[in-house]
Amino acid sequence: MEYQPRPIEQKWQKHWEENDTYKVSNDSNRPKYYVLDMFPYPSGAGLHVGHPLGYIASDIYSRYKRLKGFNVLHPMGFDAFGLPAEQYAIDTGIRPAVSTDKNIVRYKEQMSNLGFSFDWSREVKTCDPNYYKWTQWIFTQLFAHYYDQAADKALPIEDLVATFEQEGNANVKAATTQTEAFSAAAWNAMSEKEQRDVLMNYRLAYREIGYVNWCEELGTVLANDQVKDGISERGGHPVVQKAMPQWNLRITAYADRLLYDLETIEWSNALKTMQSNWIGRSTGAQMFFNVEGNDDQIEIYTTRPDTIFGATYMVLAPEHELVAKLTTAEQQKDIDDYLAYSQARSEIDRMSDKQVTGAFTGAYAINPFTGKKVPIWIAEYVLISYGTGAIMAVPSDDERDQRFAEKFGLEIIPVVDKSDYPGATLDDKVGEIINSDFLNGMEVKEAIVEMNKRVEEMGIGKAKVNYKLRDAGFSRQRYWGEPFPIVYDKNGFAEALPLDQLPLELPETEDFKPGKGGKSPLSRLDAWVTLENGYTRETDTMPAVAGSSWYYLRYMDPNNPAAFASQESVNYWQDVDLYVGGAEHAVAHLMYARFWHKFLYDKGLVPTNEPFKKLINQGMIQGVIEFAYYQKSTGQFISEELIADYEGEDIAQMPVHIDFVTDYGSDKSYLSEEGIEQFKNWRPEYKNAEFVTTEDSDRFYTKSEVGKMSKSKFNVINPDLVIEEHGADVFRMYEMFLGPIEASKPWDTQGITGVSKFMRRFWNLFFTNEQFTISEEAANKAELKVLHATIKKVTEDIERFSFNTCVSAFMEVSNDLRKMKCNKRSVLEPLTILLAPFAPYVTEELWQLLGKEGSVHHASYPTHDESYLKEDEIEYPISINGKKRATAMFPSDASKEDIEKAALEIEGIQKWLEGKTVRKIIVVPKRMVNVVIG
RNA sequence: GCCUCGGUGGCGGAAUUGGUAGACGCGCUGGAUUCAAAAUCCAGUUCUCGCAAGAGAGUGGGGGUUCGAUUCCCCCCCGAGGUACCA
Repeated sequence: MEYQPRPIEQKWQKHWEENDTYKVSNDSNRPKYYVLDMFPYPSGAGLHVGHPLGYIASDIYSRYKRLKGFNVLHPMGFDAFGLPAEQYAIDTGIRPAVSTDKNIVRYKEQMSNLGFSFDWSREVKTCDPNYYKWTQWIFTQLFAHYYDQAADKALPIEDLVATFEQEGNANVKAATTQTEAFSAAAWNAMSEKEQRDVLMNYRLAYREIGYVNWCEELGTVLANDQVKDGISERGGHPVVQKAMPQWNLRITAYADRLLYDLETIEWSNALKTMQSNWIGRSTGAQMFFNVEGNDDQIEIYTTRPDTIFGATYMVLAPEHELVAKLTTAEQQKDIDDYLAYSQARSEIDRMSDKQVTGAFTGAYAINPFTGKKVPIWIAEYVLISYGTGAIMAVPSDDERDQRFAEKFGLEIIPVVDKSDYPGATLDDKVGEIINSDFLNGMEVKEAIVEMNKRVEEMGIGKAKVNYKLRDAGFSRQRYWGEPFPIVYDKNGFAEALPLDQLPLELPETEDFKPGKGGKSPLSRLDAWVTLENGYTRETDTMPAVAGSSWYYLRYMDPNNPAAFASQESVNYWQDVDLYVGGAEHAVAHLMYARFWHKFLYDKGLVPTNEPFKKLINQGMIQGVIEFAYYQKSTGQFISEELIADYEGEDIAQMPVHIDFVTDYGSDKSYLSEEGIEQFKNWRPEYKNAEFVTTEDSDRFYTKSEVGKMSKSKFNVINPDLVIEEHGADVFRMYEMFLGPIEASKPWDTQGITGVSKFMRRFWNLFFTNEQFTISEEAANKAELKVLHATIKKVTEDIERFSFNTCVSAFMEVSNDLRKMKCNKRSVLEPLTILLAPFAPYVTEELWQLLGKEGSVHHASYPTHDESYLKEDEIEYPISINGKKRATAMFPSDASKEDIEKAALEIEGIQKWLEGKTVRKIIVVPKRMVNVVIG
């Protein structure tokens, strides 16, 4: 019987669904194991071949763990709130809820074709009110707590109020933006507004003025990636930074725990380093510089207080509050021009640009140690969001300060002598201090300690730990997100809604355009916004990271109406044992989820300190656009069949780089000369094609293809089509075979034939003359050796997530058995189980043909026996001076001396020894021999 | 710019602890089968020179450590991801 994948796959897919084969119970005496995929955003483009890579890997691992006897939780859901659905709604009038649901249906269909063992009864959607009820609830809890640094955990805000009433804030150690101290009397004398404002400075969810990308022409707030070079991507209008009140989460309160707990989890060092750098803990000094001629002080933060004698000027971020005040009349124009320039630039623009820019305010500060006047500049290399938004510049000992000083002709005083440290860079905290009065002769490290002491004694500052990590901006002026569970009373005081008023459902509307002044579309829904007694609702919504910060907990108990998950379920599943997802989430999502988890841990609601024990980043599959067409209006390559519900963001992510030019005047894009070259390199079959655009349509074609349009359109590789042709088992194995799970690699449809061939050959091992034939004869030594070598190899490789080499091993064993003409049950049956995690359908069919009861996926995993793998003889490479000159077989138990002696007598070695002296012979048993001659 | 990762045949990749570089597959070349093609099967395939035996070179570039380096160290080049409102 010929191997025909589709009928087999359809048969078993139906069977599994009808029999709840993958349903998971929270009640089991087997050990638990939780395998989680990062849930997808359901885009209109559907699943492409890049998506399933991680899902296949996690499915293989889940199935492997099940065969090994674990109770495996392996769920899937949808990160369903987000900007693309809203943009699509603005463009088409189709409600986000409708388009999102449609996309989800499509995703689920595609995923079930792939044979994943998800327990779909546990599906979660972040846009489902039954789900976001708890997202909102967690937010209200963050609002109702502060971070107590003495207890090192979150505590209720009422506790804090009680303390304030008793003793003020002098003894409170908390993560706060409150700078002023107050006594109990002062607290009790405060107005309600003052008290509320103070508490806002302590809450873990708090409201504060923040900056957004504002585009006046579009009347809307833009995401960073919708802005390029200070211009909106759509329409090419100018974008500026606008101050607006925003909700924030005080993630910085958890900075130290987020940093130190990295040591307790099994993530790659690369990822931990990235997280740790993102947190960016540094110890330094906070210091105040007096401004000449008035009472203002400039607060700076420096990790190098020891270099203060070299501080010859100061730099403020352009947004710094003192800029307007300090600027002198003569310098006003320079500063205004510079502010206009810098306002239009994003942080990335500012940091990635090598140009040195800045402007002089005309004002001077006093260096507290030299007593000298130092000019105050503004420059975009100082960021308002890091430290205090102001620096003392030491051009002799900081590269950026140095370039700045050189360009603007500012004084440079060397203060660190690094001549004892050849090769040390400016960044290295080493050297001997010079030109620095009482610090002269000290080593940098000593000098830092001494300076911190002096600064504190003089009362001009203190030692301080600083973090690059910033609080999370949590407000979006958008429709398609969770409404904040916040109302404002007639005084404008924020109050959180109690649980019995949750979920606060997102109201329906047909109008998704931004509201006045960049407010959320919700602000227009007066009936929804306005409540009794002068209360009004918050009209901003939460960002997509909200829903994804805790979804892994909901899978444990997805339908619970009374809690985000029952305590029993959380205590049973504990945490995620293996988390698989893209490296693009390596920092932000993982940081927020860890933060929320720690908060819930502080509240005693989860039993673990960290949510994700082990984490694997899958790479991207590149070049996934097989056939696409180019749409001039959007400048994107997209697929014909998906044009109806095209949203674009997935395509934009695809790492195929075809340069095209956008003409902002006409708002049209077209391929550049260079782009056509790149395109031809990428698709050599178009090498001789003539490229034209047609005026009547919005599309770009190659001229040679105009005749046969249906084939000329380019198409996103849709897994459905590949599965239709080769079967899901082959598709799964091919994706794994492409390369290491963590690497990015290109998709090449041609290569799938190799895996297809393997699958047919494997299948044919069970058939003789088209008849299923299995031999009950005992296996011979050679057969047992390949079987057990394969069990060993595949098992070890699964454990280290090296699935591509597993596929190679399966190919090898099937080639070997084919040559041996082996169709013995004792060999093929364990191999069928071994292959089951990779090719779940075909192995299920073969299992049935083998006459076995039940599912192969509930079988027991085979173990290898080392005794079958023993070699009598080992082939040794014999090298002369490290260069291989011969090989020889030696008994596996041969002694070093015997090998040494025998190696020198080999003919191919002898000729190299003529006229030379053997200086040394290195024999590594079971490995190699190296003869050193001279 | 900064942080992280990566660079191995024509292509995807393998080499798990410093020990035979190129497993496995695609592609390509030759052969069998076929009226022919597809499919299938067999053999070969890092590059250079050579009929061959063999020799030389070789893991982005340069340098170093070592008996021995794709693997460890230093410098440089190139690519990818992230850079806080894409998800």
